[in-house]
Amino acid sequence: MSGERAKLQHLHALKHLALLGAIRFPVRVSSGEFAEVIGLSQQAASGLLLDLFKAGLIRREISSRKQHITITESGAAALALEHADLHRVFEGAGTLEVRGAVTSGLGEGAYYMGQDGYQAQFEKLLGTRPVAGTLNIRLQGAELAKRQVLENAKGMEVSGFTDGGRTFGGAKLFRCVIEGVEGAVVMPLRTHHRDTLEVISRKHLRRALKLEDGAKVRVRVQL
Amino acid sequence: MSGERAKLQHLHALKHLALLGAIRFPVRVSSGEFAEVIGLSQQAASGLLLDLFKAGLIRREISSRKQHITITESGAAALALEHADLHRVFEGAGTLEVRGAVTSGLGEGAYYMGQDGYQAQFEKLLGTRPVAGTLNIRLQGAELAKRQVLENAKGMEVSGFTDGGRTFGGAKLFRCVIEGVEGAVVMPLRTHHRDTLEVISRKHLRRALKLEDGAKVRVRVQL
DNA sequence: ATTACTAATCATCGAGTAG
DNA sequence: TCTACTCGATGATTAGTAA
Repeated sequence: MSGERAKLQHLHALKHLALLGAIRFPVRVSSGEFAEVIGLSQQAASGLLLDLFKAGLIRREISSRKQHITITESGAAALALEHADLHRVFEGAGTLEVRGAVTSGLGEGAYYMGQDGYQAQFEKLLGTRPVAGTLNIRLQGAELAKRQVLENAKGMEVSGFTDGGRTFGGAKLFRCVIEGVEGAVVMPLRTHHRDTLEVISRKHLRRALKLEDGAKVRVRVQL
Repeated sequence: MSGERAKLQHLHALKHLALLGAIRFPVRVSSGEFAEVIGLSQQAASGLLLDLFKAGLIRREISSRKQHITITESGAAALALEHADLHRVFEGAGTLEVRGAVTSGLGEGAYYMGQDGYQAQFEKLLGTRPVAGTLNIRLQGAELAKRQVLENAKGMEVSGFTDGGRTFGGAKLFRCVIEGVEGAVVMPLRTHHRDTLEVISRKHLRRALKLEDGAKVRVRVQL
């Protein structure tokens, strides 16, 4: 029931689950109901849901009655990729709008971004020297999927380096506009913060935009 | 090679052709090249392109050498529908941004829209009485596909009527914002102008926005 | 009610090859 | 070279049915 050819159907099924709301909250659907939605038999729909589960694209809470389905992060990412493709087709070269809430980092951002090894590269790539420190934006739900689009996209490359025995990893940079202010999204190649977006800028964003923790912001990222 | 199940593959193939630019201009691709793009054999790709052609989704100019492919209006519409679905998933309840150029109608707009049978309904649905007359916007290329999305969408219904032996057809209404001004898109149920969008508003748009023929405008339509 | 197994059916794919 | 046919293999879909 799985294979290379089924990927399209997986995406199609995910799309319909997403339209039912399964990205944001668990959705109660029987295999029979779902079968009608995607135009297959109950048996095929059941198998399809099994496939999606095995592929890690959905979560199921299944009782003897109907089942509750949620789309996983990797499922949402697959959909977001598809969305990005179609967006490119219709809206021209891509920008991606991500929404999230300002959050406090651990203060480590300033230390890392302040390193000359990074600053020199930023200046070369962006034309200006950003202030040391990053504005951290916490992403939730469907917005998380957009971050994955960035992970898959090619950005401006920032190389890693070592300084005084300490190693500093590589990163990718995407130009962005955050609440009308130009800046750049920094995506470390290795990070544990898969739910936050780090933004640097020539201005001190938190001060310039008067942002407090929890403030909602929009970031338009250029791909 | 055709059937109900192949629709997904058709869409997938159309997407890749669109990414190659085939919505806007003819693209030169051999079946072998296309095979690599979509991950199939040359034979399957050839059959797929035949399918798309038979289904009226693409146009082909085929010589003994490679072929030139363009996506048809109905092909673009299929993609736009898919895009609208995914847009709804990620950006919440739908708005659709359409771009086009201001064009002169035949002056008939003012006559039709001025009819009391229409004006009364507009006032009820929109809360205000729009000025008699419509701003016509000519659509091209990928934007045409978006109009088809509107044709398939449910809008506010305006009924037809007769007055003095003359019949006036029904229409659909979508709220919209055009260059920052609130208005509504009028979609006559029967029209020959499949490439123009008609916008009404409480203000005289052409005057208020200082629009001359050919001016590019953006319309954000609420679905 | 449900989910999901098995067997039979049928569509789709790739290889070979003709035009 | 290219497109696109036929055919055998593969794999997905359905019906019947168990749990």
